[in-house]
Amino acid sequence: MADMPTPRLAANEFQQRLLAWFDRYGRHDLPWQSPRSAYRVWVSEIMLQQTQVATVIGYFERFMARFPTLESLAKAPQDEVLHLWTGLGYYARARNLHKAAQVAWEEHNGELPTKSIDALVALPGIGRSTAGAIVAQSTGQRAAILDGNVKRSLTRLHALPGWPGKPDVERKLWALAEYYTPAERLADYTQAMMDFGATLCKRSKPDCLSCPFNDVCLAYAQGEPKRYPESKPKKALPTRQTIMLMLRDPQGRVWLEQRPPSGLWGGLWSLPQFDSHSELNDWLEVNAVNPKRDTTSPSFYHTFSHFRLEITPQPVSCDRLGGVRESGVWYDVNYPPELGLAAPVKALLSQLTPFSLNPTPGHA
DNA sequence: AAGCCGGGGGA
DNA sequence: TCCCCAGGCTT
Repeated sequence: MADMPTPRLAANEFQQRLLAWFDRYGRHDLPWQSPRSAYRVWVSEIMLQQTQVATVIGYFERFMARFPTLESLAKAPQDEVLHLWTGLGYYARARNLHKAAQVAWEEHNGELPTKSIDALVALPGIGRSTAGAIVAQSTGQRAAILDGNVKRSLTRLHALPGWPGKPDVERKLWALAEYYTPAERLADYTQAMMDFGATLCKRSKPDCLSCPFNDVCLAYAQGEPKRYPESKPKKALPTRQTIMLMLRDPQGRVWLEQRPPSGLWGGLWSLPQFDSHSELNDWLEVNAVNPKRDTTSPSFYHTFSHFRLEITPQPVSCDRLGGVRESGVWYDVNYPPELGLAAPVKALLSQLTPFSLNPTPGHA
């Protein structure tokens, strides 16, 4: 590897120290560790992309209760998969997971192709690092990972400058990650690298005094381990505005429409959205019978990684839908269907008074 | 190479 | 508030 920085330890010495640390301080009771299967490891790795362990555990348990096997996932309707993903974010992960299960079911004899990194990477939603994690943890074959934890630990150990999102920095990190990866105890080593970054070499407050590498860590020697990794160049968040129509029928049900299959909130069910009140009025004129607008609810913000959305809910009641209406569902808050919902939509629906059961609601 | 894609937890 | 997390896909 011409691109690799000088390692701070011989690979076998690094492995020995890390595994000794892991045996004492690592996490050995995560839900996907027992029973361990390629399917369970895979689902956990997808959920854990950009999502912390504490958040994932509950979702993982619910997901496994509903989809205990790859077959059950492959044969499930997408709405049910997205329903189990509601609130977890990055919904393309769920769509890709579902699609990959169907591909594996039909083209790989009903199981994940864990013999080959390349075959895994060919499946939607699985990149090089996730493929490495699946192979290492489910088969014990030698495979490296490079997730956020490993990037942080290795940039510190080597005082590696530059934002890890840059390709040249990432190449160096992959070279180091491959170099340190052992030939034995792959499942433990992989879990150890993640645990080390998540619980000791943390983004803030790294526990350097307890670190088994503090004698060779260049960032520690420089006195500023938190300086690594360098942070992503930041940009100002643009703000967008939207009006969300909360159209209710005489039974109190709410009209929802499914979003396009890809893009923001892809495949999720959401309230009809409009850029202006005049566009909303046009929609009501065409689609609703005897619409009665209520006073606009207070606006609130929902923040994404790349913009901020100001949401103004507009309650409207109507007798029924008319005209050429778009496809959608009347969502009954008393008997909620199992659909994927965008987080702010779920929040709005959960606030609703189920007035079909409560004809004279009190006022707040 | 850069942008897109969520939501939450920690400080 | 601000940062970024067990990343991958699209352009």
